Amino acid sequence: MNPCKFYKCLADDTRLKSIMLIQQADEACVCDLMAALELDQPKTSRHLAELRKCGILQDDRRGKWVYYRLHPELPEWAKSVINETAQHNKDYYQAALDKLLSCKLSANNCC
Amino acid sequence: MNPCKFYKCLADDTRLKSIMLIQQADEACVCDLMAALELDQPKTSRHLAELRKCGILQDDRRGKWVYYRLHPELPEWAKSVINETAQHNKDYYQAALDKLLSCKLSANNCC
DNA sequence: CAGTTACATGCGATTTTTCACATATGTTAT
DNA sequence: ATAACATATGTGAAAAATCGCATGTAACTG
Repeated sequence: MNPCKFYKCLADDTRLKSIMLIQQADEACVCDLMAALELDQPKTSRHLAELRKCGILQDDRRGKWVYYRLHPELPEWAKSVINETAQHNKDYYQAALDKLLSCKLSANNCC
Repeated sequence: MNPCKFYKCLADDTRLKSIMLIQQADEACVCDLMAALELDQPKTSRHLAELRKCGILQDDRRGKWVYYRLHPELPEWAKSVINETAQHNKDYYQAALDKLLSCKLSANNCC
């Protein structure tokens, strides 16, 4: 994992917030993230695909849904960077995280 | 320090390597970094200015030279991210660091 | 099977970032 | 004051990233 490429991946609001939400929620599907971040579907999917292609996220299709989580083989330093960022920048993503969690808990799930 | 802006600053080879070198060497002047990274003067200066303007670096003019170091008021999480990156990616900047240090130690300094 | 839902991607347009070259500013030496 | 050196920045061109819209693919549903 080249550090410059890694940081290019984090250097976008959609991607960074997606990573923060996935880190906090353990996993999330595309529709969860769309709803939480109020983005259209192609935009959400494009950015997740980029994170998958560079090895930051892992995808897992379960029926109609594709769930994303942090890639288990991500280098420790990179995991640590993501963790440190999430722990000390809750303001940055808290509103979106609340939406994500309430969506996942509700019976009429957004997906 | 907005995390997305912070990562945009790290998402460029010139800037990321400059940060790594400054973190390892404590401080460096523009000509040190130019020589170590084999870049022209305007390019080096432009990227350092960007890092200064967003609060990652602090500049300190001493005579003809301007020395850059990590900004002392950088949030702890950001310092920690930079530190973690430097500790686990020596391959990425070691060659440049060797040049920087040999330049600083030599009598006929590059500046 | 056809229809619907969830997600991915092709593609051209727009925006942002980076670059190279010229030039300006600040400091020291003579 | 003039010259030389170190650094900064104005500006337009080139390159890269992002976006919006349309369309494609995969899985479930009846």
